[in-house]
Amino acid sequence: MLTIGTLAKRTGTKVQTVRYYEQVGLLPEPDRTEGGQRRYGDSDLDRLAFIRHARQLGFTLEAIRELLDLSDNPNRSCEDVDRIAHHQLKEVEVRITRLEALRKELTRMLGECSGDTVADCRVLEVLRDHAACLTDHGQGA
Amino acid sequence: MLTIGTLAKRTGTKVQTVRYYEQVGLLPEPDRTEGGQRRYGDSDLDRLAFIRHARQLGFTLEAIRELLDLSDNPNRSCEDVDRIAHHQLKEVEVRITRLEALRKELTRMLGECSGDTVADCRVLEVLRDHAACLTDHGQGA
DNA sequence: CTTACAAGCTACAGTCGGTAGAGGTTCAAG
DNA sequence: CTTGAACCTCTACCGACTGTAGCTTGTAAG
Repeated sequence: MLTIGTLAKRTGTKVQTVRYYEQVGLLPEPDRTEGGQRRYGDSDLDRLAFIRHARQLGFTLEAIRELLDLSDNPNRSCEDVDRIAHHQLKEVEVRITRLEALRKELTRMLGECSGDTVADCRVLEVLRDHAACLTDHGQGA
Repeated sequence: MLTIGTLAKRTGTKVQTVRYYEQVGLLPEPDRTEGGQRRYGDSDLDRLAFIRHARQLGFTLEAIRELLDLSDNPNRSCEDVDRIAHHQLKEVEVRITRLEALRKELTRMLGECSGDTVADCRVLEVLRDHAACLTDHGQGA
């Protein structure tokens, strides 16, 4: 039987986060000691490791909830798993594209800075005037 | 004199967001009509455009606050502006690196999926077992 | 057996950057 | 004068945690 602290340490999670996952229903309510402290088994460890790994890959908790559901039904087709992972991949690719546009614009801005006073700072100028900006960047970051 | 709606439309901002920027001190408190409605001038338009543009480039509101401060003191050296922009560039680059690792891992995971049942789904397997994962991905997304 | 103290507990507030809604008021056109 | 779109304030909510306050429990040493 593991304490919450041990579980957290083994999965690289904070204790509060473990409790948070329980609160939002990603982890089942564990057994408790007489005094009310949580005690976990190996299945909890596996489940939490799964969650953490999926989080590191950028899946939302909602997606992880779905993946865990699917994982609990081994007979179903893995189509849904594929769909979720593909969706995640697409999201990642969109974000990369967007960030690369930002990198380009920031680099250009910085490259053109004379290093003089704020009055003729190229960076501020670009920020002030969108027309001076080459990138057609959309919304969000 | 512009209404908040007009200001919002011209800068591609939501009305609530304009009020939010005022609340957090990024926009000054504007004049009001007798009835209490906000009325803006061109300087507000410029300032809001600056904010929106910087947001599109991924700057935090805190960084934007600093940039606006610097922008108001044209005699200062633009070193600080440079520093902020460089910091932002670095952040963007870190995020790109990270997302590219994720893309790689997700692609690999998906490429290896047999398309069969959940029981032997490669995607879930990778999520279950970090050792099956090539990428040394850190934390966050 | 007692004491000390790390680690656990609950409950709630805060983070970031907005967004949404309720319920009421004002402005401008017809 | 009436209509109705746009405005107002206030409050709560999103995701995914993180931090704090104030208290209780578990365990190891003396």
